[in-house]
Amino acid sequence: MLQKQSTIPIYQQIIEFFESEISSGRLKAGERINSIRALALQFKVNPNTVQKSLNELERNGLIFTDRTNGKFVSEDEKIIKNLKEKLTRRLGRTVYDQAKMMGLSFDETMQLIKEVWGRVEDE
Amino acid sequence: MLQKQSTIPIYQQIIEFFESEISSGRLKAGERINSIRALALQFKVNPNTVQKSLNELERNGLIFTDRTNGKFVSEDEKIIKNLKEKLTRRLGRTVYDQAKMMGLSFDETMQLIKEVWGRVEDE
DNA sequence: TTTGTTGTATTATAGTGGTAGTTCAACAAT
DNA sequence: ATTGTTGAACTACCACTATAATACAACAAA
Repeated sequence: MLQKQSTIPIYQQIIEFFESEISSGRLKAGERINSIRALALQFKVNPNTVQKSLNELERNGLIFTDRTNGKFVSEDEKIIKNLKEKLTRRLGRTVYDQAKMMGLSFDETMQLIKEVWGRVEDE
Repeated sequence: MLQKQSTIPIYQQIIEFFESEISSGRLKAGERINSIRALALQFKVNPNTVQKSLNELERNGLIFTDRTNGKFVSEDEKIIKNLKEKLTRRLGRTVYDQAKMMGLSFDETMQLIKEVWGRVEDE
């Protein structure tokens, strides 16, 4: 799941993991998140690293804490909707910027996407 | 150009910059690259950081050094072609993985790409 | 009451990224 | 011969990331 040798900090990867889990609906509003210690075991990282990630998610309103009980996904649907829009915009921007950098036209980019889906969905 | 507060190391961003310059043909085979000190001024970073990036590009065969004269883009067209294919595959993979993570379907992804191009090209 | 689980906090340590500053060798141009 | 430019190498320093190892408070369940 996490790439430990990546230049992207692990705590950042964990944040992005939960953002996509929440954005995609795999983690639903109000749902309990595994404990910090349990997540540390799952991810094979230090509990402190997980704690740092969850703290930032909480600062952004995506999760909240019930002391001695655990952490939970926010029940504010507006926040989740905003998150989804933010991630979608970011993906669009990334594709556009990367394609431009590499000198790919709109048509070439569309063709690339089609090919990738075709190739992968066949497996 | 470079994002200094990004989690992606500056030396890595410089590598990716030159990879797209070469891949897109903006930097042509055999063309001379600005000196380390000049690039450090352009990018507003330390010469050591530029040197680290160019060293890695040289290890990968994309550039070569003419001591006391400067560094040059490789003249091996096959290497450049391989680079272009590598970057294209990587972009395709990134889009696919990100879309899947966010729960976007093929059609939704295609629609997103269309919208981004439509929005940006209007500016 | 005791045990276990929860989040929270602290200290110490190691590795990496980046900057700053300097030095050296090779070569061209003057 | 002197000057300037090139890549290369080195030390020192600081910030950030991550781990390791604890410790503590709050609460539930036995």
